[in-house]
Amino acid sequence: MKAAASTARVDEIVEQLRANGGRMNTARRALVAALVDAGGHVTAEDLATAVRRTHPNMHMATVYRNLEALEDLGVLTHLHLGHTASVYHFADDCHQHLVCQTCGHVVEVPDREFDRLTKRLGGTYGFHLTLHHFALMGICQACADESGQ
Amino acid sequence: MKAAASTARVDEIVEQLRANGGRMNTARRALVAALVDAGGHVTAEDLATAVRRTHPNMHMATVYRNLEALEDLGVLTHLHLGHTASVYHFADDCHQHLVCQTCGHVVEVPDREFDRLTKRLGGTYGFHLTLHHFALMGICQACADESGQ
DNA sequence: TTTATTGCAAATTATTTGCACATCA
DNA sequence: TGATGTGCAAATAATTTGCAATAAA
Repeated sequence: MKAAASTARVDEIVEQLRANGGRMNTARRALVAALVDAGGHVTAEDLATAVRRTHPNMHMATVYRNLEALEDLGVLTHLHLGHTASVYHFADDCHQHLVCQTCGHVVEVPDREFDRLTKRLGGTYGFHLTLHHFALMGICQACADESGQ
Repeated sequence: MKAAASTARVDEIVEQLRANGGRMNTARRALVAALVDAGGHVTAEDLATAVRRTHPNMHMATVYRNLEALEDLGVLTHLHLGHTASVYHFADDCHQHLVCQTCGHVVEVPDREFDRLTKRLGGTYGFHLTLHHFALMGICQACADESGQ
């Protein structure tokens, strides 16, 4: 069983929407709550499924439009873990994602691991890395071990 | 005007296809020639357009099926420069791609720049990076300068 | 009442797949 | 002849968009 969404966090986000000329309704509140409950790394589809438990008519278009509104507000960002659907998470929870090509396992890595690379690419190529938006691919230890034998 | 495809290279690839039970026909030969002419970093659409100059009925499905055959053969690989269509290039021409989020400019970087990062992620997280398949995003110098003023 | 939001259907983009027909070996 | 390849149409998958109906302020 998932813990009930932190009402405080939900209210905070709702307040931001309202401050920007947005309105509040059950659909939107349910979606924000589902998002807070999930705690990040959810797909639009995941969210729709969660929200539909209490709000069966929630349409994908509505999910996407709300996610977009929250991204515009700077509350959310989305990123790509591979060829499949985007995942959304809170903008203040920033880290890199390493995705195993074989099993799909996601390793989270603090940004600091990329500092040196970022500096080098900036210096040598004048290119300012923006990590986060696409994951880095590779093979996780477990899959490497398995195929290595 | 583009230089005529190196016949030698085309023949070499055709030979590989044939050695693997593949057959040859004008459509396929034209596609391989277009690929060699382009020299890499082409989308399936680009190729279709090029091939249609001499082979107007070339269908996208045929392009994709041929590209797939060439990937299976290890001649080609495809990679993602962003949200848009995949680009294909010869498998023996390996390097990293940095894509500017603002202008789309692509900077090519030798793999060696990533050696240290690869080693660190391997050691610390047991994750074996496979670069190449997805580009790294960021901002190029020109766009940084422009927005910086 | 005015403007934002929803729900539904239809459009989009990049690929993929089923199928009958054509064709290379 | 027989397996492979082609062209076309239809199917996917993840989003996006137009629009009329609905509801928040």
